[in-house]
Amino acid sequence: MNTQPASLTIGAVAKRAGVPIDTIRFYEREGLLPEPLRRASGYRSYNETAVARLRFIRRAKDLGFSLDEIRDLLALSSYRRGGVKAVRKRAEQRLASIDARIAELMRIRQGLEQLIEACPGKGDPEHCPILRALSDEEPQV
Amino acid sequence: MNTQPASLTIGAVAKRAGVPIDTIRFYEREGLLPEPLRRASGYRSYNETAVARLRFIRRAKDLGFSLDEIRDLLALSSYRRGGVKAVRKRAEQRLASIDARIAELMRIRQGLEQLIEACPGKGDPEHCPILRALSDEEPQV
DNA sequence: CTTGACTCTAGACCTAGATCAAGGGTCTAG
DNA sequence: CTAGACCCTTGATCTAGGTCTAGAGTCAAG
Repeated sequence: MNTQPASLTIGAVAKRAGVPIDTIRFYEREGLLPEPLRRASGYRSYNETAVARLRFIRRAKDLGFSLDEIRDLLALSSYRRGGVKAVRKRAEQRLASIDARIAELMRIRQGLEQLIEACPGKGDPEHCPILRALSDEEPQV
Repeated sequence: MNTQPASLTIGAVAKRAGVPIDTIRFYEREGLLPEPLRRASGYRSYNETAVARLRFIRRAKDLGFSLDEIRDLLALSSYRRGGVKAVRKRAEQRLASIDARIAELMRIRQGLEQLIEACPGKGDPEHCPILRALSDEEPQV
């Protein structure tokens, strides 16, 4: 509803986007945000678009995208037609890597749980299955 | 079966434990491995205990323990009686944090999957639910 | 004895994603 | 005009867990 190119300072943008000032400058260096206009004094001068972009970055980060991947998404999303397919593909890849990570954690969880179940929680370290499993003299090679 | 204190070079230990040489020296600096004996030449001189300890570290790492936690486990495991309870507690804490991480990933997965399902994979970026969700003009505050 | 593989130390460098400090200029309310 | 808040740049620092380099010394086979 509000699209006039108001002039926001970096502090105002930070507050609106919920991101620290340092992080905004960091994203600019990293190419995630375009270089903003400057006032005569050298102050960065932003509009609402920058705020939206920062929110986009924050949400993508929450979904587990790396900054590299986000840079990629941002580029794709501006292809206007044609980018959508690629964006969906990135999302699918992200989903697959999340699934892989979950599976890995489940496997680890499984091993750990078995050890805990087998451990009496007292007695000699020699008989503690957790310590024994970790030490495991002769591993399969 | 083989417990004589043979004198192993760092390279031999590295090979037997499946760990890079640099990493062994790094663990020594970090207090995960005791300082080994030295030959007259200054070469580190190890026995099988060091190999076992490195394997312990490797397995614990595979279970998702941080080096800090492993340092802790190693200290506990040598308490001989009494440490076992604490070891089990650490394992339970580890399990809980793995569960938390899995739950978080499931939540993220869920959000991502919904977006993908809603995305036709073509058309205008304006209508791509993935991009729309990431941009989401007015977030709940 | 020579050669090549191995080891030593100190310290720099790497990823990812920021975060902070120093030293200085700018803006605005009063 | 001044005080305090805000902004600028450059470059250092942090976490975690290593990895690599340079330059020098050592070991063992032939």
